[in-house]
Amino acid sequence: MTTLSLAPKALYQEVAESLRQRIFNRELEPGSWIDEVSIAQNYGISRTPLREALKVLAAEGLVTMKIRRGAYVTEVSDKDLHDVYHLLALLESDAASVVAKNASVEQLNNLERIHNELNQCYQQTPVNTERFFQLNEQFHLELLKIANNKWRDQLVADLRKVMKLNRHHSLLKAGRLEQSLKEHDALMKALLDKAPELARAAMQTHFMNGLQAAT
Amino acid sequence: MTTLSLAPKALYQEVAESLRQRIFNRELEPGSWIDEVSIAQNYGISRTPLREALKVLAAEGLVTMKIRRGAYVTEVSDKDLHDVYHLLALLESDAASVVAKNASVEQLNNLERIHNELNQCYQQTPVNTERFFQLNEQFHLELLKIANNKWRDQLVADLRKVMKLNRHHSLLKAGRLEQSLKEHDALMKALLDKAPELARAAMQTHFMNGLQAAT
DNA sequence: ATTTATAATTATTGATGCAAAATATTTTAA
DNA sequence: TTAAAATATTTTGCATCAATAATTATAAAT
Repeated sequence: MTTLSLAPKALYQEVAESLRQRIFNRELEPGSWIDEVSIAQNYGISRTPLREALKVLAAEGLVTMKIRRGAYVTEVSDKDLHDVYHLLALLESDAASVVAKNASVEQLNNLERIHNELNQCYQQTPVNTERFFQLNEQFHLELLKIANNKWRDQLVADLRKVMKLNRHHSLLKAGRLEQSLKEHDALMKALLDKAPELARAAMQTHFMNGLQAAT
Repeated sequence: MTTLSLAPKALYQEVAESLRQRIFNRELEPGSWIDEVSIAQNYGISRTPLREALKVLAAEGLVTMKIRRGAYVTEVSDKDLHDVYHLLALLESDAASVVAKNASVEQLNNLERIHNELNQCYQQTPVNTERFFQLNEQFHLELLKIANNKWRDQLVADLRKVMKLNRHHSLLKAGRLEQSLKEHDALMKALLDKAPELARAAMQTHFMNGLQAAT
């Protein structure tokens, strides 16, 4: 008998992921000090891998290391939220233009499939918001994947983590779901028309409306 | 008597900075394995802070962690170089447009001062390329500072580090210095005219020509 | 009573040690 | 001679331990 381990992760990575969730869930509040000893005990591990995990989170911007004072959960101001959103809009709208320019028919079909699922999900009553969220994220991820720039993917992933530090979730606002779908429609159309600048503008609009709804 | 320590850094940060330089200098070659024990001995420290430093460098993209196999210096392909350059162009040209839109007269004066120094530096014979490099970077940093988005600053800083992994230095190509100055001229003019889209386009051109010279 | 200095406690930072896993080497068998 | 298996070595990953810096508490003095 062999031990099944398809994705063997180092302990510090598991811990980093767990801490991320606890930060997003506000179990660890922004601005609060992270007690290494108590958390290590909590997980039943030593402080060494925990400290390595904290270095990773610090590089992602989720925690802030203070010299000789340990780690603190990063506080995100309204300006930070705005600035990060601005960058996400910039990076993803550029991705949209790249996709409009270069994507194959097959790739566009894949994207459209997710887009259709998203529409179908919205038709259901009541709307499965959990699934809607998932599909929405999947759409954006697929677009990035087609744009084919792993460095951008990394930047976007990090920025999205910072966004999640904020409790505002724009898609939950009343009417935002439908509005969001319409924006996706416009984007999808621009992509299929292979119109880079239209696609860029559509994605930009999508994000700016999202920010509007979030603040 | 008090001990003077204006910038007290943790050991892992010092080590990270030192390793960065060794990587940029090709003392540690791309693709090569990083021997923790030998380097720790070399520095006269334990492996603990070294491992934390490696986690930081991994988050920056300079090294790649392989599970149960340690750290390797990241290899940057031609496509990587191209992709990273594309993102730098995108982020900095957006910064240029923001500056054109929002900068105060005083901020623009500061930027123009550096721009003039850069021009003067080029007039000297022989040209002090070291100083030219410095002033050039200073110009870009000042622009980012005025654009006032610390998250973008962080992204740009990380991407620039990755760029430095590559040995191509576009400014060293024959005729590139003069060309580069002309592009700065055009950019500066657009900024003073408060023309966001012109400024964006000028910066975009500046980067695309830089990439041309680098490859 | 308030401020300063000193002592004690607490927490971070760095070093050392050990076990598990992966790689390299040697031995054995076909 | 070559291939496979067993052994030895190397190296990572995690835990424990020690020391250094910082904060709080306490005491003394003005």
